[in-house]
Amino acid sequence: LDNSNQYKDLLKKENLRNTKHRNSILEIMNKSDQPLTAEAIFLELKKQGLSISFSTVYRALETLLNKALVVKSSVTDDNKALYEINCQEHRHHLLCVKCRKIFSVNGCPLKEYEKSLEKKYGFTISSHKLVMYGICDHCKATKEKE
Amino acid sequence: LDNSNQYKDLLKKENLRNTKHRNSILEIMNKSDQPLTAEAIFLELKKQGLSISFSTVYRALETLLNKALVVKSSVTDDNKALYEINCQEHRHHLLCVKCRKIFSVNGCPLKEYEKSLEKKYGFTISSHKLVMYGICDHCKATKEKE
DNA sequence: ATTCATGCAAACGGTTTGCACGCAT
DNA sequence: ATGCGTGCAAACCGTTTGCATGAAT
Repeated sequence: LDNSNQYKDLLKKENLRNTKHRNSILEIMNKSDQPLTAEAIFLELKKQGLSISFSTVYRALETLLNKALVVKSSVTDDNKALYEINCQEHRHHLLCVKCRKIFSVNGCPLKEYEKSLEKKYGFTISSHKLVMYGICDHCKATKEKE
Repeated sequence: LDNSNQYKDLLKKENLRNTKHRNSILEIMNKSDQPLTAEAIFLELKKQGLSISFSTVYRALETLLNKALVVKSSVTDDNKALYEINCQEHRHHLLCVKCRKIFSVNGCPLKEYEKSLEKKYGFTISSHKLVMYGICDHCKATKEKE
């Protein structure tokens, strides 16, 4: 099974060359249910048997970033950047402080609040980032067993 | 005018030694209307004529962090940590993408939304971080002149 | 006197970059 | 054939740490 051309058209549309690396990176991010570090992507590529270097991962991510195909976010408090497919749809995140998993949440009830802040501060708000910190379902369950 | 003892009691209460550096760092953060990088604090200390090293700034900040006197946040997308006085009160932030200034906003209308997410995802939410990105009043004004 | 804070320089870790080579177009 | 993508190693930069010195208690 060769799915190395899955993102050919997408890349072409952005005037980017269609390489196996870029295809695989996009595929990994697309399949992931959470934002990934460059390292996680690198390790997954290795796991899939690809020979790739860290710098290529970073360069591919930056290229995709510039074309707005992926989004970079710094959700966590360590200094590792996180990347996820730019799904256009606006998302919030739930971060479990115990297992460090990040869950994406669609939908956003903050439009009214944004408007009120714009009025109050003279700001023109173009976007926002909301992260909720807490304990996930699974960690709550395991905690009880300790 | 010597205000190097302004935070003496606060430090004592936390079993921390009362040093000029710590006092000055707390004063700088307290006077600032926005979260500061370690570098900004370092430069301000220099400006005030204090002889101090970067590592002392970082160590002081970590000490104050452990006592919950300051809060560390990673609002921006570069990899510089930001620090601000822990005013207890929950805050959101407005980040001007043009001048990179960060404005703190008190008040929070997200309690209901939190509850709905908790119910929907089985999460127990303990806190959250909300950053709004946009153009501030001042930059809008200067933009028109360009 | 004891314990903790400080300065310096070196280490650390995530990310970026220079350069020569290789592949997509 | 051309220009962009890649691998490697070294550089980079914010932050942390080891160690000897200095200051607060």
